[in-house]
Amino acid sequence: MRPYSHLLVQLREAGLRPTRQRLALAKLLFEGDDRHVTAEALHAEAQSHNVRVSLATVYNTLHQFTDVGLLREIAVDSSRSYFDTNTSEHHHFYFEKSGRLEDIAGDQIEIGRLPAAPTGTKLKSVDVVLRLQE
Amino acid sequence: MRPYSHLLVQLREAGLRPTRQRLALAKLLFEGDDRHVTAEALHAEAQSHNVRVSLATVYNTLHQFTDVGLLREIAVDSSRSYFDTNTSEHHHFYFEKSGRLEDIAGDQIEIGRLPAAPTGTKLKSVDVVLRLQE
DNA sequence: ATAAAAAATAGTAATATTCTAAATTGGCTG
DNA sequence: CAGCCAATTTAGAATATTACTATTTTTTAT
Repeated sequence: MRPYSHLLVQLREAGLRPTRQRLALAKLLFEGDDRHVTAEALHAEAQSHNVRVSLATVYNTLHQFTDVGLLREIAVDSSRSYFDTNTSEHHHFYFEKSGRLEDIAGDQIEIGRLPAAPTGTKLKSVDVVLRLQE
Repeated sequence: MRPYSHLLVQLREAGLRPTRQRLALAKLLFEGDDRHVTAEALHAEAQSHNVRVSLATVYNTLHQFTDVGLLREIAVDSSRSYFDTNTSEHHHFYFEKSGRLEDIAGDQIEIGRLPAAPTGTKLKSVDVVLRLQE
């Protein structure tokens, strides 16, 4: 029984080479509960687990994982970018003061009607953020 | 008939002193059609109109205008921040490749149900972004 | 197993935004 | 009008993210 072989398979199937860095970051991201993570925070976490990986690679990896659907990027704040390991359809509360994100289950928000995507474009996602004042 | 007195009044009523910089930026922002603007773009526009104002002040002013409801900030991209002079209830298409924003009239999207804001918080806005692939 | 080709990593530069502290401005009081 | 006070502006530092590119690693073909 090889450890983390499922992560390895997941990466391969997504067309990403399972490099040492990607496997280590995938392990940190996907073992355990869903989470919202910033690049800086993941980099620090990697350091503390003695995973040698540059900040540039952490950014690259987070974006690549997002491109292949392993992560979802949440834009809420121009000064910070969050990545969500929960890729199922759902939305977010954003606590503006503390900068914290909280999931809202997909069925908690019903969107009755959507405009068609302009010609020549494809709808990639519908992002709903409820901004909160504390 | 004093020019721009309405802008002056608007600023005073919002509790912002109508300084030279704020008035000049308000004139650029609110005379003419609704628009989506970045801080850098507004700063460049000010320069080209011979308005002397620092980039820091442009950022400050955009955020202050947002706080008092004269603008709305649209978070779509971690590397760029947009401010919308249209403060009525509406949503946005975001063209990921080109970075362009387009308004969606409020009545084009119906939101059937919303979760209650967590205790101790107040719902400030409901932001819906439809991300498009070109 | 080796050489060539392709992909990924990491260091650094570039860009965008926020923060901080000092200087300036504007309004108010006497 | 002079002087004071608070708000505002500013330059520059700090932070976060993206872009660029040389080097390293991995894969492929032989």
